[in-house]
Amino acid sequence: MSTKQRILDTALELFNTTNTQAATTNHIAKAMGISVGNLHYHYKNREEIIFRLYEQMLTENTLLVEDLPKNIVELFEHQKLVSKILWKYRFFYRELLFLLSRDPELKTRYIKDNIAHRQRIRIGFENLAQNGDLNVPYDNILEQLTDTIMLVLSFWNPMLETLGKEIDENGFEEATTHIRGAMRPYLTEQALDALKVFAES
Amino acid sequence: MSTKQRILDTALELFNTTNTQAATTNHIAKAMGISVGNLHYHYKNREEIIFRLYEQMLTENTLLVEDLPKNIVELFEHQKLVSKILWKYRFFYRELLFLLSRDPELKTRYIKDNIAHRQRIRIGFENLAQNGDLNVPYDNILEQLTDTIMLVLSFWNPMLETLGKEIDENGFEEATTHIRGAMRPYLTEQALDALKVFAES
DNA sequence: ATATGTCAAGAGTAATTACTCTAATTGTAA
DNA sequence: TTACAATTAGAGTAATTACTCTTGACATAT
Repeated sequence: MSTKQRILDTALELFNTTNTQAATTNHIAKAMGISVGNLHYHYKNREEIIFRLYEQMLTENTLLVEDLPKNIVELFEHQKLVSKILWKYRFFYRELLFLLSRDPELKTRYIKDNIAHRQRIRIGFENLAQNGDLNVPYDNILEQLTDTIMLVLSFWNPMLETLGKEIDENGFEEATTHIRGAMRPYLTEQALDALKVFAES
Repeated sequence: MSTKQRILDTALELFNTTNTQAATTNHIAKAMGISVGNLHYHYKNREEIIFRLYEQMLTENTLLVEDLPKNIVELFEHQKLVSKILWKYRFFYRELLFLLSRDPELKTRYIKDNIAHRQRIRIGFENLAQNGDLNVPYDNILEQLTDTIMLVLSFWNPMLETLGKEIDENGFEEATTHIRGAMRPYLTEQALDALKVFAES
């Protein structure tokens, strides 16, 4: 593997186990047994490393998001994959607002991406409604459910940590349960049947 | 006002406008026109300042939480007050996980308090169910709603920021709307009537 | 009047951070 | 082989951070 990629990997490892402030460029270099000069040959500073890690995460994520889940089963299958990414880059969500406040460029970029992300989720819910998976007795339900997803995706793991629970790769199942619980009052018979089959498979 | 309290106030102001790492003890002292020595006479280091700010927030908060909301109207009235505190100490929630990772003592303390907090909310929902404000057609609904409240309280403002929205003192109304939306499918006629009166007052 | 504790100023500093710079080594294309 | 670029090592450093230490002012009790 290239030194450039190994730096990202080592940084990710250190960021996840401690935090971005504790893991200085000097530390990262020492941890992987290369010189500081070498590290700075590849990356201007820690900000750039974090930025590249964000872009890397995005690549892994948007690959998955490219085609929206078309029905309720696809939605929950999709969430399993997302949860792996949330775990892999957990440092990022743990420090999200702090990181954005320290790097204006990252902030601009993240907000742009995040707004687009929300839009996609919103459209996904509209599709579900049109497919007959979702009842919409009141106007604002799709907005409501979209906010729930956004909250859970970014902050479910952090919330678990604030309750003293250690998070792991599989810990996102509870989050999926929560999302399903939020959707439950609006699921149609058709959707419930599909989920029953999904759960048994 | 005592110097000791003025330090907290100045630190809070700086933490909110920038972040806790940018606002060093040296900066805080300079910002309020006292010497570094003086600041360190009152507080050992920045961690202690943050810890005291947390305790101060807790005092303001638990005063409110002492008696649980007994019905749906009290619940939403209570949330208005809480939102002021979330705004006043917004730096804390913005950096929550980061701060906990840097100060093990704060982490232990916060988790302990937060678990207790969740417990109170959970009991509050049980009371609502017993009062006849809340239907409980499935077992896990109270857990579901408790998680919703926990997520929204800690992370609603941060989520807004990740969507590029500037938050302010009143921005928590949307959050209240979200919570109400989450509860809506389970509200009884009695609760809906009470809320109608509440909205008109 | 003096002693004692509290509060404050500000100079000084060890440690760390976030790099830069130079020189050496390695790969690679002609 | 010989340029030449890419990569790497590691010494060196300016700036910052997070304090400590000494000295002094002021208030209060004896």
